[in-house]
Amino acid sequence: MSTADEWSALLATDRASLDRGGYGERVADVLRDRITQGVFPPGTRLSEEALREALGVSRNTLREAFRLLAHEGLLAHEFNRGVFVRELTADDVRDLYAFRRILEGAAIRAAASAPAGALDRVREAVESAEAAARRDEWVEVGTSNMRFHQAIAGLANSRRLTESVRRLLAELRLVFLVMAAPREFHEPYLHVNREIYGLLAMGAVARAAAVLDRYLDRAERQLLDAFER
Amino acid sequence: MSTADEWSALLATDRASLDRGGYGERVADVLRDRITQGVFPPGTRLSEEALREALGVSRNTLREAFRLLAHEGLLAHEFNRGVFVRELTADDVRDLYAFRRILEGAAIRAAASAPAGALDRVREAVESAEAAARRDEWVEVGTSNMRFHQAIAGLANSRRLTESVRRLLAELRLVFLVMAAPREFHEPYLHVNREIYGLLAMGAVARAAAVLDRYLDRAERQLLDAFER
DNA sequence: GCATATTTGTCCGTATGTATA
DNA sequence: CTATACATACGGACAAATATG
Repeated sequence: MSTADEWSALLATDRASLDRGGYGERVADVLRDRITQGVFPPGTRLSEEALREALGVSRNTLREAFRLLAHEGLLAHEFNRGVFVRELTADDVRDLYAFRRILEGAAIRAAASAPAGALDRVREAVESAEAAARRDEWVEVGTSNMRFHQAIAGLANSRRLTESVRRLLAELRLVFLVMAAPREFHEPYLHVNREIYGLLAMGAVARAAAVLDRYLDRAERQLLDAFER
Repeated sequence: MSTADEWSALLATDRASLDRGGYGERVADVLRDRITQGVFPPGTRLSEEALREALGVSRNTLREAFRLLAHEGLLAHEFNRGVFVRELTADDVRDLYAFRRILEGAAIRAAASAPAGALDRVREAVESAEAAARRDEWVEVGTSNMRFHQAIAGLANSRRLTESVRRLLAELRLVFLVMAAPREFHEPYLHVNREIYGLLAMGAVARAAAVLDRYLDRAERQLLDAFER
């Protein structure tokens, strides 16, 4: 994969979605989609010249997009060598889940003093995941599951905590690419998420936090097992 | 302040320090120093043209430095208007301290399973702050105090938690600029930091965490008081 | 409200240095 | 070691948005 034409095919997109903010952000949006969909697998080197031609933007604009995605942890920038789709290790998985326990745990324990409507977004995420499951759209289930955990983070009512969780979940999408069977991975959590919401709705914060902890332990173990192979 | 000459005077620096990494990072280092020293106070607009000439770099390189500092939260980028030194509000102070309680609290409670040498770095930060105080260098005391809290974060042995605290403390430096008297602000914490280290060294993790919490409450209140005026 | 000047956003050509086959 | 490919950085250009009178 080296010519601009070959890259073009992978980047075909509706230009309609490219109409807000600076060019850099729009280009980053396109690349982010391709990366989280696995079109550019971890380790892939993103050639400036080929992508520039394929996307029809200048190097400056493309480099801005690279910088945005590098900041999100999706790309790794190696000086004088180029930009690569980030490859996460088993240690990264352990670190991500240790951090998730801290952040999501703190957020859910603050549920009693959550801002109005924050719990509604948790419920909406649960319902949207269940709806996607009924339609057999398991990638969409995964996306809704991310929304669920983002909503949990929102209970803390802290802009910086919410943003940290957002970045954390973005990195996790790189890890999920190793899971070959999205249905088997995501399906069991539909019920767990519903249970956590139910406990929160009745004010059983401590029990909800305990269920969340068990969920994180289990997901981490599953991912580490997948990394073994 | 509009001509390049006027900016040049504020940017005078030893070029010797400008010899690692990409140009963008070196330019960012210079600007970061000036911002945290208060040379460019919050709200200042950083003109591309003036800075480009003063620093002797191209616009592309300067814009790269802007992006790096915007990621760190030190600059705010307003589309088609330019970049400004970030102005933090009282709400930001509350959010920063709420987040500090979560992150530093989680880190200090993990002190029992901290990696080898992590506690030594806490002690080193305490001692370096005390040494700076004996020399009456109160800005340096503030820097060492940051090192102390960074070392506390290191007890958690999580790359991502450490990085989050690093960014959090960088933003806090913008807030500290409102404190007119650095000595009165930093001096009381010398003893508190020594006390926290002592408790950690004897394994009294819970008590150390409690002292840290009281420290954070007090610092937050002081800063919010300063914001009132 | 309008016209002008300034500044940013974007693109391009080119020179230089660095990594790799 | 040489050659090639590529990233870094510069400077100029023009369009678009903003600020200024």
